[in-house]
Amino acid sequence: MDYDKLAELLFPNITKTPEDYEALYPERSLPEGAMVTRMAPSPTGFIHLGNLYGALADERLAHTTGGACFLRIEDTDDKREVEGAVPVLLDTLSYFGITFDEGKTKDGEIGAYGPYTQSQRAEIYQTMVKHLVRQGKAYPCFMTEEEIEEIRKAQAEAKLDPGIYGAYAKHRDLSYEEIEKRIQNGEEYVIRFRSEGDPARYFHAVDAIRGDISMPENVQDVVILKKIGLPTYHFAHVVDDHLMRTTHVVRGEEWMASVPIHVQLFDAMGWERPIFCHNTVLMKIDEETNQKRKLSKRKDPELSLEYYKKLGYFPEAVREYLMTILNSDYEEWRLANPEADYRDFDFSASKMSSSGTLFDLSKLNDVSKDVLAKKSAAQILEFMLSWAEEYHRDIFDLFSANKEKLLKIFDIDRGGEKPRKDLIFAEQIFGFMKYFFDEYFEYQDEWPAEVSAQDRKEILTRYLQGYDPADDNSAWFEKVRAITADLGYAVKPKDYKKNPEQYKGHVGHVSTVIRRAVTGKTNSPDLWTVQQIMGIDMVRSRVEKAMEQ
RNA sequence: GGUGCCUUGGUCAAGUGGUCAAGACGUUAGCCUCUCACGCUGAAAUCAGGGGUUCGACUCCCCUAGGCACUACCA
Repeated sequence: MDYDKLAELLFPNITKTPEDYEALYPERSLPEGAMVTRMAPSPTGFIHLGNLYGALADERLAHTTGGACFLRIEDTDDKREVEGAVPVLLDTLSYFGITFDEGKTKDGEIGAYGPYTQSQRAEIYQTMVKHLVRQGKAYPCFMTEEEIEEIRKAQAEAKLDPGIYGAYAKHRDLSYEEIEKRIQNGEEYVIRFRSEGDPARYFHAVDAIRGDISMPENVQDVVILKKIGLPTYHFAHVVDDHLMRTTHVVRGEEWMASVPIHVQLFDAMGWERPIFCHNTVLMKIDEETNQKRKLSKRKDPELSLEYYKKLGYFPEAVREYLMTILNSDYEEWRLANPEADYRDFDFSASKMSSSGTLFDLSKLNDVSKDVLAKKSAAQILEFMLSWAEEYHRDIFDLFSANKEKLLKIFDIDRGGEKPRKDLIFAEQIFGFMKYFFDEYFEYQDEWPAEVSAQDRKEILTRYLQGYDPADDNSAWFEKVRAITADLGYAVKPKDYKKNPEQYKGHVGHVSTVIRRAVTGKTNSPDLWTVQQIMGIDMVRSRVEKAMEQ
């Protein structure tokens, strides 16, 4: 067989050679140890937590080593592509703080290793495939889907490995004339790699997360170029990551099983293999089966990044959480360096986990509380405003008209040594403080059981008579104490606990009555401060309203 | 079925032959306290199972079990 002739028959229009592209995309001049990473999503319109998890790893690895991180769009599958998915992807990633040095951006494409969209790289792939054909390492295959299906069935029955390999690779050794004839007949074909792999032989590859990985060589004659003239993932990955000079391929562990194919392809092209970084899939406990399982986009709304945006999680909180599961010692580092920029953390692939990580919402919430506790009232307000603008127009209008008041509300117990940690995400925050606004006020809790209805009215009546917004915190509380004692309740809770039979209840119960009247809830931040912010009119009307109950 | 990866408390995990097996979340008992939150002091809870190697194994080897992934002209 004259492979040169075959190559010309198959790719008459390809005139470039691999060397041309080598020259066009020279090796990067980067400092020693610098990593070049990439995020390579398909534009399916769905970006999830796992994508962000990987993207953050890519970004950190590149930027802590002085390297580069780029975004490549893997759109070789025309069936899966969703219109407008790329801008959404870019927006979402930048919302969560991920930016790229190269590749697709809002303002078009940047970087010297483009195009960064695979559908625009057809000529490059075809040049490489032609090169393989010329060397006898790839060949056209005319098998129809039906034929392949039959082979698969037969293999299943005989309990053999499925796929096109060995004797099943029927078109592996077609003659030139046969190929020419079929093409002239208009038969469609794909290009398969001619595997010389031996499953008895094992190869070794480097995985920065898992260490040395060793697997049997690939025997399958995998498709490298599809009927439509675009490559499969396998070939596109090899060509792109070589030409874009990627040093570290960070991807999900579902790719590990294809490493034999990739290694074979890199070797066949005579290219150096990148270092792989196979990270774990995010899992959750299934409510029905109580078993660990992969987070699914159909069943689990919390997999979607949109879910967190909508609930109003601070992007920084999501990032902090992801960092804690990405590098096992991040949490301790953060504890020791509460104010440090996360970029100062010494991120490394070897500290990434190789076992499945369970997504833990309560941990996310805890991390979020810590993040928000460090924010200023102004920052909280700003975020709430942008969240409401997108998701809750009514709240946005309310907040826009009450900025001064909101700043005071968000400032309660903020700053200082022991800030409150009860703010988690926007929706929760709103529910937490909406009683400050009559439009959203509601009684969320019941009256304390320890206080009779009669006493309750007495407490509220006296409270209203005595209430003076000019009182300072201690003067105000002295009045509450006076009512407490008058009505036969213990002024000190400890006294009540020691001799419960001597009292009806204690000052806590009495103030809970007032708190519930004013806020609709049995717990809240310091009541005196709350009332200072509300103003006398609101306090008065709330207490009056409560007395009617 | 085959191939590969993974396996320390409920969860995330440190650990690399000798530790009373870190820490965090969660749970929980208290303290502080007008409620809540914060903070503080405690508690319960882990090396999947079985064989080796070794004076000694969470750490090394083998087997078993379980979980996960892949097994497309999808990525």
